[in-house]
Amino acid sequence: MKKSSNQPAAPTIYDIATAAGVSPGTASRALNNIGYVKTETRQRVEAAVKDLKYTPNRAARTLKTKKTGLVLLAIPDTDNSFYVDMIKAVQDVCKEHGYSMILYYTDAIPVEEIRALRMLREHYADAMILVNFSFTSGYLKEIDRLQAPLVLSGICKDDIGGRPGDRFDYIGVDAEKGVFQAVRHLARQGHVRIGYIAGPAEFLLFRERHNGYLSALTESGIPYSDNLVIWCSYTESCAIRAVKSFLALSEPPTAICCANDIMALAAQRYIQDAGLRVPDDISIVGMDNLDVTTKVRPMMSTVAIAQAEIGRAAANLVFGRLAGTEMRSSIRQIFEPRLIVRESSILCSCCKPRKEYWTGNA
Amino acid sequence: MKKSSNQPAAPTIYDIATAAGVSPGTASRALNNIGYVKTETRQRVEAAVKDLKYTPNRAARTLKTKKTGLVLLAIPDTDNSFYVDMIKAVQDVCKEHGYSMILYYTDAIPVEEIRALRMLREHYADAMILVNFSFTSGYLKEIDRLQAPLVLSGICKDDIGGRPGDRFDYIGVDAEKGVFQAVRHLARQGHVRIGYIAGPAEFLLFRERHNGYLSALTESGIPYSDNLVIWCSYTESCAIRAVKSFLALSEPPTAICCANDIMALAAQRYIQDAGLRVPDDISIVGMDNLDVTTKVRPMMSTVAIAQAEIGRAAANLVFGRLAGTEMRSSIRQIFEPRLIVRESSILCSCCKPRKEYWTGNA
DNA sequence: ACTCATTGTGAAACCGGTTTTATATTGTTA
DNA sequence: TAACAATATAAAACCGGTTTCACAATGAGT
Repeated sequence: MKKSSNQPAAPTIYDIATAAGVSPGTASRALNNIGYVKTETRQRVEAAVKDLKYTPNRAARTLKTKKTGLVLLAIPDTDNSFYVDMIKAVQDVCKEHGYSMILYYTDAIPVEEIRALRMLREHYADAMILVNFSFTSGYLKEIDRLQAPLVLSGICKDDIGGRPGDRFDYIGVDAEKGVFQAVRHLARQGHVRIGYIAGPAEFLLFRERHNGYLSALTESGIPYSDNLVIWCSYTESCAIRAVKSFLALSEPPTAICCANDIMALAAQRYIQDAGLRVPDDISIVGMDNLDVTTKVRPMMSTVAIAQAEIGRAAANLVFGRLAGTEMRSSIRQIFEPRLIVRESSILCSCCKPRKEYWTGNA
Repeated sequence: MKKSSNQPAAPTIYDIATAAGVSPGTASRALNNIGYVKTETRQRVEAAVKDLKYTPNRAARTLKTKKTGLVLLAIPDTDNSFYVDMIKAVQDVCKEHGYSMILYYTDAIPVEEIRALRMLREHYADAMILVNFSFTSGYLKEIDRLQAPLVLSGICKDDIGGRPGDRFDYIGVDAEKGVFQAVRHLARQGHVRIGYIAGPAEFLLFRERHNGYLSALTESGIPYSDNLVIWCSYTESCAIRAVKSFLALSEPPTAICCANDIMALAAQRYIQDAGLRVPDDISIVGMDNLDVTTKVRPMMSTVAIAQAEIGRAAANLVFGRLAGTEMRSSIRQIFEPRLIVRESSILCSCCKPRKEYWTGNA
């Protein structure tokens, strides 16, 4: 702690000006290297700053310049490590530009996301990156009255709310294609009964991923089977339940694709603890390429989505908007997901991927 | 994105006042429910707000009230999931108080930590929680000129910089006792040759943890052996190197304690991939109770440090200071670490802990 | 009807910077 | 040396709120 009571008030630029024998305006110019200031005057001001331990008041500066030096990053949650790379990337770019970052967890609740948008309107920050799972029409009303750059990330379909692409920038990933790659990979391994643990249908993200499952089946000529798809939450426990119901089928799937790694890892553990082998009895592929996927045995096949790149791209775009150097009307950048085949989905041992355990990378 | 050019300027409270036919002062009082305002007047003002889509300007309010509504949380890094619980806890408490949170990664670099302290001095935020591994004397100079509440967390020994406890609040964990518990546990399992992978000696945190190893040996009557302690970085690769050198000994250790879970997990994988069994051939205990520790087989024994509680306590203390309700001169709160014995360190199979795989808890 | 407390509002000061404007000083050129 | 540009600074306006102060209107009590 630090007592905030009966301390001498922090020095202002007026104190500096008095101490240096100049006017506040001159002191300001001296400190910001703007306009004409005699070298000797500047030195007197700098000496006064050092002497009085002066630091400028952000609010006062912001009030006049209308720049907060803050970027607001709103993300769904932190329960999994899914977002840390993105957070780090955004923070890094912010630092490069001398900016700081406000982090706001929305818990994937629309009300919270709108609250975050309102923070932007109240000039808490100069710009905002909003990562969302869903996309409610309530956004658009809020977005339309924004005065500051906004970059959306996560999920945003073109057809929601009437060409939202015209209203904001979007940097994200092709959710459908990720699952498509994973399921096609399983089909190419010869699997025909491929289970899919789909996650919660209320989030657009998971509906998109489910579409990937469907289109991979179609492409592979595998007929759709209703009891091989299980909608649920996105947690471990519901993955377990899903696997149980798969195993209870007269013809259980020989491969399972999960809509995220958390569920895939839980499924793999449950299958192993039940005495079955992965991938020999059941192959598994996850989604998101969490760090953990290289730390289990067998190492989990999964789909990488370039969180760090997305974060960097979003942040760079934000600063492009702020600087006015990015003139294009609205930018839409979709990163490709990348299938990473590891051990949990390779049947033929002769073609197993090289073990690169210790790099943590595949 | 959102065009910030040629938009109508955001309405100010003057616009509201004009629209409602009152003075700005009255409008302000109406909006903040302060002083006397006729109900009918208030309604007119509220109507004007709605009509003009007014949101107050933070900087202007801050300038006068000297409250930013922001708390600054500075943490070392995000490479591991170690801090997410704490971040979440701090954010939650902030929200309860209508505050937002600035997150600043220091990368455990003193220069960055001091930069964060300076942000506080520039009134970026009303208060700050600083989590650190080390503790440099440079802090104290910076801390002494702070005008705002500061709560330290992480590591802070009494004997650094002359009674720092007088100058700020500290909420943390007993680093030494965590390793002490872990190593004593191993000793009680009958192990005599207990290896210790110590992490980087330049961080006070790891020196403290090393002390725990020493005192556990002493308590257990086990003589210290120089080649059973390896100082290194805190990464996977250096854990591997350490294990290799252990296995190359004429008498390798029968148990290994690691200064963090990242290293413990890497050690366990390496030992398993080398064809040895955990815990049968070598027992392992980690440190920090990362989520992952329940997701590997055998489940990793480790020591939990109550990140969420620490975060909550630190945040609550911050708000106690801000509200002036916390009057004690400087608070020092040390949470006890808690040993969690799982499968990686239990030799006798009859006394294995109940399998609680799916709760993720032990 | 008069006094006094309560209620309600506007005018103006203030927070601490930045920026504009006006003016003074210095230096350069014809 | 006069004219003019470049340099240097002070004074004042401004950003958009909150808060203080003064004063008016209303209501209660005697």
